[in-house]
Amino acid sequence: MTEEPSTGPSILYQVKRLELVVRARLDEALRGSGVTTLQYTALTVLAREHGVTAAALARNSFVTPQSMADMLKPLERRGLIRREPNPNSGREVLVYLSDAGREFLIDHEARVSELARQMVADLSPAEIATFRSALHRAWEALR
Amino acid sequence: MTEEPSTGPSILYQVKRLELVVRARLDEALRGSGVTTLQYTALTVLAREHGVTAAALARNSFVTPQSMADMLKPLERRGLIRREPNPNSGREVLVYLSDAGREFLIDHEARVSELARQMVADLSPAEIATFRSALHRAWEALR
DNA sequence: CAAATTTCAGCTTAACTGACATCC
DNA sequence: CGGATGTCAGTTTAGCTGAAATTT
Repeated sequence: MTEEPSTGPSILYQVKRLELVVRARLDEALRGSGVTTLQYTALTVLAREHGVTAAALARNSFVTPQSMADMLKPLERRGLIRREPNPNSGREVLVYLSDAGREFLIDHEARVSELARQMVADLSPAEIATFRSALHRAWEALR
Repeated sequence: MTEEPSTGPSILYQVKRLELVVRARLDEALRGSGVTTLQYTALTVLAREHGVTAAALARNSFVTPQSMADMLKPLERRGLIRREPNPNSGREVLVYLSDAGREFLIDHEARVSELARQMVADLSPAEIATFRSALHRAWEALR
């Protein structure tokens, strides 16, 4: 909005639209795996950051700590994550990706990375780099 | 996923993360306006495409026709949209943005376009163009 | 004590499935 | 008649608010 005439959909809508179709494809790819897309995303976050509180994960995903706790419960039951009290803190419980969780990610990585590959199939490597950089800086600017 | 070492979050996650923060900011910007972010998005779609069936809108947003109908109902009650039977089709009902709906969009455009501006504040015009193009082509590749 | 984390409990609502009538 | 649309009805569930205990 507030754009030159016939410049097409707003960039905010473009972001939303892309996320919608990514989400739909991820739902497909994970159907039958027993984890939701939101849970899968949490697992990938845990694959990068070892030992995170549920509260931090919640902030990361813009949900309440209660919602995040609910979402993690089935993951713990399935053994994909571990929860251990932070030895340096009497109250905090740190969440870790378990070995089974790591295996799960490996098992499903192919379909998900194929999705990512397909998404940027029409972009040159340079464009992909700019795209990633733009996604990062746009996020930084708003968070 | 399947990326060079320490290449950071996957591009799929970057998309999701950006959409999350955009969504949160839009929620803020529209708080008190009486329409949800989803409804606002539908209005902006209607601002570009005149005369769309609810079913088409539903496909566009990856929701069921029933959900879309529920979402449109308050918009019609508030007079922001009109619904008129397609004269060329006995069954279809086309949804249009009303004058009031157009006014509503104008009234709220400032805050939303400010959000878009803020999002790309750190990008050069050329980068913004590449960003938009990439968002479009990525969407095309997956839809 | 203020702020943050965790957890129990109940609630709201957005989106769903099912079913059916209408139309081309 | 198949395929698409629209609409009524009931249901599920993800995420919410409220509240309390714990810890720094």
